[in-house]
Amino acid sequence: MKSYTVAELLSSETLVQEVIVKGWVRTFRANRFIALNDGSTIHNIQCVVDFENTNEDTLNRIGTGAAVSIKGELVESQGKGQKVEVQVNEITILGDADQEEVSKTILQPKRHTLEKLREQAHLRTRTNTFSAVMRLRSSLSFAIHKYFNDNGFYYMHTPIITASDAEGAGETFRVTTLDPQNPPLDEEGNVDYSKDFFGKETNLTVSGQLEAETYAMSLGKVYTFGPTFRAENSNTSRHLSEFWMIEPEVAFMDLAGNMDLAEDFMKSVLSYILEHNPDDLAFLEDRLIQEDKSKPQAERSEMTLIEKLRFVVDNNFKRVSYTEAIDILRNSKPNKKKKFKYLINEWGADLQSEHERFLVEKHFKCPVILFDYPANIKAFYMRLNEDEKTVRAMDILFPGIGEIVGGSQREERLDVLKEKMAALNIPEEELWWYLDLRKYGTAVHSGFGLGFERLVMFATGMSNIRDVIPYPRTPLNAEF
RNA sequence: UCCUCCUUAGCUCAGUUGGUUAGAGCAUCUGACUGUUAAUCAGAGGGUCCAAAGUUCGAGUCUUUGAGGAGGAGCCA
Repeated sequence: MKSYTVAELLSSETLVQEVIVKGWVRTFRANRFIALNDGSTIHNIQCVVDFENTNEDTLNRIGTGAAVSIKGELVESQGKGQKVEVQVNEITILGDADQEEVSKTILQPKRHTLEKLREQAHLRTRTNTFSAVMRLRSSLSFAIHKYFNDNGFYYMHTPIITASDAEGAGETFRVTTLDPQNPPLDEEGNVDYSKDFFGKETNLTVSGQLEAETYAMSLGKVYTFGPTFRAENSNTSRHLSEFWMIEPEVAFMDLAGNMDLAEDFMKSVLSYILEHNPDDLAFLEDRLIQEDKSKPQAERSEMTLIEKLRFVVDNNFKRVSYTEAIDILRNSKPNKKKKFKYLINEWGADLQSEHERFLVEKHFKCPVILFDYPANIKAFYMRLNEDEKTVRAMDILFPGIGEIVGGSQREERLDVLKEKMAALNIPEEELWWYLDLRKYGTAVHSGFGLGFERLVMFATGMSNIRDVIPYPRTPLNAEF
């Protein structure tokens, strides 16, 4: 007899066949109806137990959370909530779940807050919300690899342990095997990292970009998709200490090409889940609609989850230069009425969250690509424009999320790059290999970084980034 | 790191001006019922009121400090 997943059974065309299905009991109602889930779909299959002919010990062991194996027949359901159900002939308890113990966990059949579920992250994928989110996360991962593979990119693994923090993307986590109680010291009394495992100071990567550039300059089109680490003490719903980043890098591509790539990429992966994960999206959409009902009218969203995804897929992202954006903001109502915490007065100011939000959510009401930022508020490796004031940088801003993509055309001219590094006191010795790219066959090239979890947030409508990664790492939190 | 708010039963919360034995719903257990859909009905058990110190005749309630959580800011993806 064949084993089937719940997803297979629910989409089965053939009725009245002998089946085996294994899963976890969600609820057991009226001593007769098991709602069984195995993670293959958001939906449960109803298994009907013939309780008159089942021994009482077994019946007592069918409780929320228990793992069971069921042999039976797939039949048309007599009830109204489902088309098919399994008429149970034989049930085996694979793993018991003591109901008194279950009642102390989030497995108890009732609603929980997301905060409570987070405390039991090892069990939260037994819930509808988290199983849906994590299936979508998996699906998006696949869609990303598929997109790049279909478009001639090579997948490249950049190192997780790196030696320099030259990019200055953030605080790093140190990697060392030195004894923290008694580290070797040099003559000046500082920790002597030449005695450390790698013979130098090392840390977890904050970005694979610089290494990806080296591969773009030989393989042409490459991307990385891996974990990234930032030791910033950020306590927000949009930051993690450990997160996954997608970083494509392409030779002979300028900033305009970079924007085209990023936009096409975003639309492609979101289309993929619209096509392949309709059930999970429908569930999450409904969840958000319910949540919205408890909010005041002004805070309710104008579009449903699926409408939002469709909107991004079907509409062009608005491309606006930094200079144009500043003009819009300077003449905006909140700026004139001094509603912004940081008022926009002159060109050169860094845009704050409130400004990005205004542009995306109030002014344009669609995803926005901002480009050509002032050089002094952006990283050293970005290509200086002919005006010598701006660099070929671009950020994609999404409603509700803020910055989701950050990218640029890279500075390919050796002399300009060296000047930039000198001005920022970045020692050339640390990045000799990066400078080599500009010595031997340099060329225009570009790339961007996309925070995977922010993409998953947008795709699922989850509002806290801790709820779209299996085991979130944030300051003071590494329980699992 | 800064600002604001929160912490009472397994969970979500109520708890009056500081006053006797701290309550409800859900969950759990026991029983009833049996084509249910967050099943229903009856009953029962379940509390270090986050921690410490203080004010007071008396603190879940007021004060201080600390811990944890959430939201926002900054940093960014």
